[in-house]
Amino acid sequence: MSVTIVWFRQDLRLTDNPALTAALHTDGRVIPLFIDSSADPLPWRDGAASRWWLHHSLKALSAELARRGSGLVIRRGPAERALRQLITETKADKVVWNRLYEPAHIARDQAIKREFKQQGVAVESFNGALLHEPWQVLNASGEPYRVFTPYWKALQRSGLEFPLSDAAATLPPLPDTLESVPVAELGWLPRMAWDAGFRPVWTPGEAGAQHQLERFLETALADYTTGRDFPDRPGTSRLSPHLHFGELGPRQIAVAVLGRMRHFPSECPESQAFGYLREIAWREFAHHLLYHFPSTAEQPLDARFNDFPWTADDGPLLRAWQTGQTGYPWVDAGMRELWQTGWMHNRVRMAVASLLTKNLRLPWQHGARWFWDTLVDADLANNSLGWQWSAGCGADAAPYFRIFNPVLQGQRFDPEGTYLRTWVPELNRLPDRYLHQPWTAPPVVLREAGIELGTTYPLPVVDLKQSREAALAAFALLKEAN
DNA sequence: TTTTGAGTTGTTCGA
DNA sequence: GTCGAACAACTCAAA
Repeated sequence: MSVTIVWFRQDLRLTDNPALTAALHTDGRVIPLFIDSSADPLPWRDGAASRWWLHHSLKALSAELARRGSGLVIRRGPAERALRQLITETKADKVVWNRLYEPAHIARDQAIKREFKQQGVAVESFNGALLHEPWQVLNASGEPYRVFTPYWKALQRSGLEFPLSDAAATLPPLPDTLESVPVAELGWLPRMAWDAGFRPVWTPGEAGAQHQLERFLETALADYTTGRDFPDRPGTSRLSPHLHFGELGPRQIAVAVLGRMRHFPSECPESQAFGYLREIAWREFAHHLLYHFPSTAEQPLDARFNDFPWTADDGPLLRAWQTGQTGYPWVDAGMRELWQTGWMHNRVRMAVASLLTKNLRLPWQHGARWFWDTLVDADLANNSLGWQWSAGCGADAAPYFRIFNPVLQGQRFDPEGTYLRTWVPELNRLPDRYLHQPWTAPPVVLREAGIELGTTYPLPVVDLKQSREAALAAFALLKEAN
């Protein structure tokens, strides 16, 4: 009888999981495996928020597998050693997995594949994370795309819909002698209870992902292109962490969204369906870029930026930004939302990134590292693209003169201050007109609101106008030098 | 090969 | 208050 190991990584779901589906077609034993491979020498190990998510997602996956007659074997790495061990124990003749796209993961997985194949163990990998593989979408010259819009057009031409496979109702039982590390022993939960704000807003795991998708389709998709800009509304999908851990795949999303568009055209106009799928395409584009330009997690794609005059390392400014104490309420609200919930609304991410890279002129890598550790949706491809786009040094980057003004953005996208008051409660009693710029409020208004600037809430750490001009000058310098 | 059109998300200034 | 232009060229993609 054949024995197939299904190595779960960022594909923590049973529905439309190509590797699992392939294993179940062998009609032999199937051993679902997860490896804590933090012993592998990989850069970009899961940050604290990601580990929190992973803990809960693994518990969910494990329970779901058990409910279907199987279970999840959890081992500690290095991955190759753990796999080899399990192959020996179970006499497995095949290992399957869904592919990862971080450069270091690709290298590791290829080495493992080579090694096992030499030893006569079949290895097969699948696409469970993307609509199309990064090497499949190329321009007419056979080169990767560097601009989003033509990429998006090419993606639509290639097709957004694929047949999905259902989750198996039952799975073959696990041999009962297999050892497994309990999830709790992996030590991924925080020792201090900083996750109090995470628990009410997230449900890691496949069921949570499906639930969130349905909620999004029913409540937000119809008005997506407008609603997604207002952080106090549930206008975005909030599927990013589910997507990162593969509790839901983009193909499932495309089928669901296009299906809804066809069946309920009045509730889901084409403009809204494609407006959302376009964002899924951004995720796809990010993976495309990281695959073809693997150094972009660390280095600017635009080499001119190697000479950009960033501000000399400034601990206090960076810390003010990280802790939401910049004195710009819109930015501080975002940074605190991030710290408390592991997530930040996209509209606000752009503003905090703009302040860090343009006004404070701190290297975008500082921001990328902070996001990496604090976001539950931390994803190397998306994070790298986002930060390089914001800093202006990436593919299809924001024009250098696009410098967000946190006051204007706040007034435009949170005019009544609902979002702001949630995350910066010390400004609660300030009238709306001063909320996004408390330093302009007359002293008597501040006093009545119980605010003492510099004490109960910081004064701005940087002057917007001056720092904007300095940033533009720095860009001019860059242009001159090249 | 050459040419042409276009490029996520903004701000400021002056009329 | 509203509106259009300026902010820079440059590279990418495709005809």
